[in-house]
This record gives sequence, C-alpha cells and structure tokens, in this order.
Amino acid sequence: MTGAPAGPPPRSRATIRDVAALAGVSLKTVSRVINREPGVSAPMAARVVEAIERLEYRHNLTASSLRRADGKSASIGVVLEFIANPFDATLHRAVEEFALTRGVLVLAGSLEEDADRERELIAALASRRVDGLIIMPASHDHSYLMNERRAGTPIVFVDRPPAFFDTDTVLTDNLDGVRRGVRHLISHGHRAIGYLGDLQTITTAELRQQGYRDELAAHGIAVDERLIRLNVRGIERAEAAASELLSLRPQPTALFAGQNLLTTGAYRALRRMGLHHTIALLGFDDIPLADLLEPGISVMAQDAAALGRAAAELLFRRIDGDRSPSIHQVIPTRLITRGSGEIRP
Amino acid sequence: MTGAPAGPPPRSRATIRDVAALAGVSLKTVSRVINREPGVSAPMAARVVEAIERLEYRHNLTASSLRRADGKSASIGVVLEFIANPFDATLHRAVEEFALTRGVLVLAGSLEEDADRERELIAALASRRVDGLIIMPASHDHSYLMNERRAGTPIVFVDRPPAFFDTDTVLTDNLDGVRRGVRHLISHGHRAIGYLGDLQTITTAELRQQGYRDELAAHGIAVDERLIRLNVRGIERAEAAASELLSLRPQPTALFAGQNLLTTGAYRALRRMGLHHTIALLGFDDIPLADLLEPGISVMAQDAAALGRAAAELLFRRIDGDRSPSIHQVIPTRLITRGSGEIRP
DNA sequence: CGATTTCCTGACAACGTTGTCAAGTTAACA
DNA sequence: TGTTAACTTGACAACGTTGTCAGGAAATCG
Repeated sequence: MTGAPAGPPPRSRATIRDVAALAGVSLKTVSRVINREPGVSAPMAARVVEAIERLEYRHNLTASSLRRADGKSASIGVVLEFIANPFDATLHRAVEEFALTRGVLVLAGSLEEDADRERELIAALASRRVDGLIIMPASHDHSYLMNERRAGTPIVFVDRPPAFFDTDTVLTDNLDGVRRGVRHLISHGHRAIGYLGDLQTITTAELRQQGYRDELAAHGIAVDERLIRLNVRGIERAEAAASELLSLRPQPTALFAGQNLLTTGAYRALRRMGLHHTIALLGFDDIPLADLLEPGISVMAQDAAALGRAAAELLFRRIDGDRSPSIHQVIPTRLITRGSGEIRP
Repeated sequence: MTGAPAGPPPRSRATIRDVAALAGVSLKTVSRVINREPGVSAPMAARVVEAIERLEYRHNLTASSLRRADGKSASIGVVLEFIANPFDATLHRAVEEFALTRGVLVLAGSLEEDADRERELIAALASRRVDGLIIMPASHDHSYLMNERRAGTPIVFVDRPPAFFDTDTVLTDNLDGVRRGVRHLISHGHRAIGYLGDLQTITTAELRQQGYRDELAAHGIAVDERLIRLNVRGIERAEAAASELLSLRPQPTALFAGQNLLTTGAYRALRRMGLHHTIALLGFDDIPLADLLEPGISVMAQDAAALGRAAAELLFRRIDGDRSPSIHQVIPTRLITRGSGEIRP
C-alpha cells in the first residue's frame, strides 16, 4: 500500500529532440534510426540508440502518422453488436490476431442494436483516422459511409450486409444454413416445426426466417403462421415464446431457433416442461457446452473465427491498395448433430 | 457487385484550413466552433457549421491531441489474457461501456500467457499515447512499467496482481473464494477432494491452490499430494487429469477445479466415466449454461463485469488527476449451487 | 463624451514527427 | 589527379490542430 502513483504531475516524455540533443546529432538522424532508414553510419546509429535507451524514449505514433506521407495510424476499428457475446468475441479475436501480425491495433466497440450509436462510434473511429473499418451493422442505411470511403478508409461488412452502400462483405450463408437445418428436421419426420426469430430489423434474422419458409415450401409443407414467433430477443423472452408454441394443440414436434440466445431459451422451456427428450430442437449458431447437455443441442454452427479472419484479410488487402470491385465472401455453416435435432416425432 | 471500392486513390479529407477558406474565416475561429469554445458570434458560427457540412469535414483527433495542452488521446488500452474467453470478454465489455460515457475508445489485445507479447503490446499502446492502461498481466516482473508511469500514464491491474511494481489493482478474492468453495464441499461430507490447477506461473492459480491447502488444513484434513494436479491448461488436459484422479484408489469423492476450462474438462471426465451423479464437482469461475446440465455445475462465480467496471472507474479517476496512494480493490466471489457441488460421498 | 471593459476575431507559433533538398565527405572511376 | 558517383548528415518546412496574444469593435461606465 505504498503510494507509488502519488507524487507531482509527471514530466512529459522525451522527444526525438531530446534524443538528438543527447546524442549530438540532428533530429532527422534520430528519425532515420527509429524508422530503420538506410544511410546512417554504424557509430552514429549506436550513439542514437544509446540516447534512446538512456532517455527511455518512446516513439510517438500520433505525431508520426500525422506527418507521414501515407498517414497510416496502424490501427483499425471493429464495430460489433456486443463484444461480450461469444460469437462477436471470437470474431473480434480473429481480427485482432490477424492485425497483430501487421503491428496494427484494434479499436472495438459495441452497438447493441442502436443505429445512432453506430454512427457515433464510426465517427469516433474516423476522427482517430483508423486505417480501416470492420462493421457488424445495426442501422439500415449506410449511405452515410460514403464520405469515409471518399476519404479512403476501406470498409468491410461482416455477418450482416450493408444497405444502400456497396462494399466488401463477409457473411454467413444464412439462407442455406437455415434451409439445411430445417431439411434435417424434415428428414427426421417433422412437419410441424416451430420457429423463433430475432428482431426483424436485423437483416440476417429476416434471411433466416425466409430460409425456414423456403425450405418448408420446397417440401410442400404449408407454413402455419401460429408456429412462428418473430422479434424475440434474449433468453427470457425466447423461453416464454417457446413455451407458448409448445402449449399449442396440435403441438409442434420440433423447434428451430434462429439465434443462439433463442436456442438457449427454447432449451430452457423444453427442460422446464419435461419435453427435451420428446420435441426436437435445432439452433442456428453454436453454443458453448451444448454437447454436454442431455440431450446435446444440435446446431447449424457459424464459423465466427473464419468470418473474422476473412474480414481482416480482405480489409488489409484494401489497406494495401487493392482497388478492385467489391468482394462478397460467404462462409458456410456446419450441421453439428448432438441429439436434440435427431429426435423423431 | 458493382465496383464501388474501385477507382482512383481518393483525395484526402478536408481540414480546418479548407473549412476556414470556404467560410471566409480564420483557422482559429473554426477551431473554436469545433471545440465549442465560447466567444464566437452566432452568424459566424453558422457559416462555419455550414462549411463543415458542405465539406464533410471530420475532426482529426490525432492532430488535435498532439497540439492540445493535456495531450489526451481519448483512448485507453486494455491488455487481456484472451479476448474471446467469456470472462475476459465480459470484463472488456464493462470497461468499454464505462469508457463510452466519456467518449473514450478502447484498444484491446490478447496476451495468451506470453510475457514478451505483454511488453510489445504495452509498447504499442504507449506509442499511441493511450491515456491509461488496464492490464491483466502474463509476465512476472512489471518494473518495466516504471517509465510509462513516469510519463504519466495511469495503470490499473485487473484480475492478477503486478510484481515488483506498485499500482492500483482490482482483484477477485481468490483465496477466500476457493476456501469457501472447499468448505462447501467439506460441509457436505467430503474429505478426499481432488484439485485441478492452472499454470503455476499464474499468480491467481497459485493463490487458489493455496486456498485449497489452507482450507483443508483449517479442518484438520491432511493434504494428499496425489490428489493435486497442477499446471493443467485447457479442456483436454483437464479431462485427462481428472480421469487420472478418478482412477485412484481410494477414489476422491469430490473435485475442485481452479479455472473454468478445467471445470469443463473435469465435467467431461465425470460424464465419460458415468460418475457425474456420484462424485461432487465445484468449479472456480462460472460457465455459461452450467445450470442446464444434469446435474448443474456448482461454482464459485467471479464477477467479471464488476472487475471491469471497478478497473475502469479507478483508471478514469487517475486520468482525471487523482494522485492519492494506490488503491487495492477486492471483488468477492459468489457460491452458486446447482447440484454438482452438493453431491454427498 | 471619453475611458474602460468586454466581446470577437485572427496572426502566429508550437505540438513531435517525417519528407525534401542541399551540402559535405568519402569512394570509385578514367 | 581530376571528375563523378555514392554515401552521410542536417536545415527546414510541413502534417492538422490548438494555445497565446494582440487588435479592433461594441458595450458599459462615470
């Protein structure tokens, strides 16, 4: 408990001016040593290095990037729905890992489905002159990004597509994923399949719902609107919605949950009603520990790490100057069978 | 698929110089308007605002913070063990949320127990002149942080204490948490309690092990070294280690897992051996969905959000100029009983 | 009505760095 | 040996912004 942080306001950091003075050389020579530019003799470089260490000099990237020709700040912005969500966190980590290999740091922020916050956060990132943006959007009009683009900031959308704005995207194959999932249930004999969907304002949620309808139609199964619950958000509401569905008569024989929290909620409802071995459940997006449950939860897994990696790769390609037409990458989903999706009616 | 990103290298962004020219005022007047400084007449301010909008001017925080008296960059650095870990991600989110209220953005990075990376990452953050650092350390000598401190960068350690360096800390009450957990098992009749611990190089892992020993001793139970497996890292190795413990004769009647991945591994082992209803299990740190398992996993839960919030509060207090002696905050753990920890021998 | 005070506005330097360019030194060449 | 080329080094301006200061206009005061 000694008072180490206490004391007078600290003196400021050493600058290359201080280093130059101590080493008895010019500013520019110090700059050259720092940036490993050629054309500094060994003895002079040694003197500079020694002065740098003596003064504990720390290069000021802010000033550097201001003056520098390319103006790069060596940082990028990542705009996510909710950093603490396992899906977002895994994606974030993949981006960070890739960025690290290039000495680039990542500024990240959560939107929580707030469109205003999206604009504010992106403005804050633009003010810091990030070299690029990876965006999981909350809003539905991205034309406001035109000026960022004009200013030369590459932008990649991830997980959700942009609206009124054309740019690179890395998306999960939502439609196909849901269709394959529903097909899986149908192939196990289900025809009355309940559906839980997230906010309809979320593009991917709409796509998933569409996939559900399409696949039923493809099998000549009439869509029963009573079996569909949309705009369900969060575990608690999903549990309630699932309970309602399961109280219907005739009862649906299977549930499809269009998002990971909804899957959890649905599972809770099944458990509470003692139906977890009777009614099938298939979720979109994987859930940690889903394999240890009894029965395990079958899911269409999204590959968050692959999404993040692909987005980062694409972004850095653009940062490196690639100006080719926009690229749209699609990451497939993977069916993981663990029991709950294989229950027959 | 039109080629929106294609085209010539973009012209650079407008500066206050451009805005001033268009509005027919001086640089300084524009600067005043941007910073909401008093002393600009309404008509003049209106002209400036219009020019700003016409030119899509975006304030350059890099240049601003360079010139500005306080030199604040309006960003902080958060150094975590692994961003994608739910514990770290939750903590990260709490920091982000707090920072957001102050218009501060968060640069985050993962260390993955790499001490070199810790130094590199902190150097990278210091180069960007972050206003403060929140660190979950990997290394065991933090004297190198002295120069950051001398430069005036506040530093808060979170989850793990610093070594050879005195600064603010926000830590989980590890010793107490484990002791209460072990006590809980003992109170249910257990005396042969196996222990799984993370890398001994991790300070908190050592503390937890100590808590285990202390509590046994307090109850007059001799520590059986064969029941202790240390330096176990990750789910797979934990599963193997737990299997070994469970193969011992006489068999331990309960397991204490000192970290969330180890708890998962131990549970897997119990399940595989069909012992999950026979042998008690208590984990340190909560696991998502642990309540849905059969039996549910009892844990001593850490409050990651509280850790993050407290660290952020402390950091901003320092950023605001508080120079009082270092503060050491302790966040309690909470016993959550779900079944696995209440099994009797 | 003159003397202050207050309010607005802008010129200029400075933040810490790097790009440009020129000058000096040494090496290479004919 | 004189000429050219190659290499080192540094002076200076510039990046986009804000702090300082000074000057002029308007408002207030006695």
